[in-house]
Amino acid sequence: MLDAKLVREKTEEVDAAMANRNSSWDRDGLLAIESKRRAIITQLETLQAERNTASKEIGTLMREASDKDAAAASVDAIKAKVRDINVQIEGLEQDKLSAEQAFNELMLALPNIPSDGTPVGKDEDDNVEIRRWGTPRDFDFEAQAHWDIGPSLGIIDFERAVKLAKSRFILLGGLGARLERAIINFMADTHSDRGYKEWWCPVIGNADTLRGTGQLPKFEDDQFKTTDGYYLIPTAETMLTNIHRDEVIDVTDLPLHYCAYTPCFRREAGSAGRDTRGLIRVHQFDKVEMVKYATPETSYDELESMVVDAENILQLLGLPYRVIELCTGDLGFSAAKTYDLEVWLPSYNGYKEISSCSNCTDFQARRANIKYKDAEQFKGSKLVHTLNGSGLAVGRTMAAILENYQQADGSVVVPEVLVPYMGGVKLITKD
RNA sequence: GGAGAGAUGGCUGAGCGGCUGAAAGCGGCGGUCUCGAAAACCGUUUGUCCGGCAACCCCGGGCACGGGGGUUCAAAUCCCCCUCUCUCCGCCA
Repeated sequence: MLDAKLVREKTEEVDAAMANRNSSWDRDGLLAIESKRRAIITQLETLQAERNTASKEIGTLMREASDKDAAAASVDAIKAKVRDINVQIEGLEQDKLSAEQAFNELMLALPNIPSDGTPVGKDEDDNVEIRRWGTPRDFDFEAQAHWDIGPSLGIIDFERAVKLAKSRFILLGGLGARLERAIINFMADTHSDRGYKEWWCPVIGNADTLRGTGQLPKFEDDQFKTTDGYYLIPTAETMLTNIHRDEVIDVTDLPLHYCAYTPCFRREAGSAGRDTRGLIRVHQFDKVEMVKYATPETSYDELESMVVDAENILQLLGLPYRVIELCTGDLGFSAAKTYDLEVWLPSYNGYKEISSCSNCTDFQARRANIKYKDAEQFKGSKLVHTLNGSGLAVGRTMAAILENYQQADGSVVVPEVLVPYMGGVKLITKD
């Protein structure tokens, strides 16, 4: 959520931000409801103050009056007056409620303001490539796609997954299942060793939790929802960022570096027809996620180092990739600045997103009420900045490994760093 | 799932219709003392919103004692609903 004061006082800034994001906002409606809301509050509070004074007066009279009968008469008069005030208060409270509802609805629908350095652009074509690592392999045979390699090795079973659940679900068997676990453990261990505290968390969250990270209310249709009103998490970011919801963190504890492995659940509403084959876009996938809490002074540096930590995984796996910076038109709802890591996939003859690292500045912290207390401050506390990044998406990593490490005979070489996690298996062959 | 107990400030814990945004203790912060520290003593210490102001200082006011509703001139205190925690029983990986 944006700062209401910013929206009110720096309207042009918000205008520009929304335009750059290709998103529209009901500027006049929002400003009107905002000032109406404040006018109602002022009126209401004046009446409440009057009521408090009158009630206190009654208390004083009843305690201190020497002439009880005379006091009783004045008390009755005051009671009548307060009853009258209460009628007005009740009406204003209704007005306030509806104004605040309308206001919150509009505010919660506004995306974050892009950072100053974010390239302005319309869509993904305007994203900026920052750097590349590794060289895509030159195959001396016809490279297969992972959706062919997996089934032919007997480690991915797409058909039976459909029988068990529906399309866009995955069933892994034998070394496929083993490889999935190996990748997860390798990623989680690597991040832990680099200072990220590992968590194991619920994969079902309540509405407050999903609102905190920005999935609700706007993206409810993208979530799986239980019959009793809970949601399957679309990413571990949701849990890791809400760990400190409604908390005040001591500034000396910042920055906090967290990571977690969870399955992720996405409805993928509206993406029918895109990436329909293979492991790329599915309803349930594994991911190791990184989340940081930082002060505003350091959050952009923390973003840079988080990208390096995600890149580290790809480098250790020997997978060629590039880093791109998203333009304003391609930024996610909560993000002020985002780098995507794209891994080389022979089947796409191109790079495909495998990680997305974002600085959400105070956007989520304001929704989730996450603050920090600085000893230097006179009083009060400030909103933290939250960051999140995939480190990495496991299914897409498996796809990249199968494709980039495939051999002419159809077998797949296990990347060296994963061999210990595979129980010493160095080559995946048809069983 | 059944039965009972409870939810108060950073923590422990009083209050059970008005003088209580909240006693006391602990913790934190500032000070006195000391070469310094400890101890002791003194002071200070909730959040949020609205208005004033250049101001996150300050001043005035509203709201908040798990959440929501009700009774009343007035609710932390009385009533109802919900949530959560604890104890016992049942079930169970």
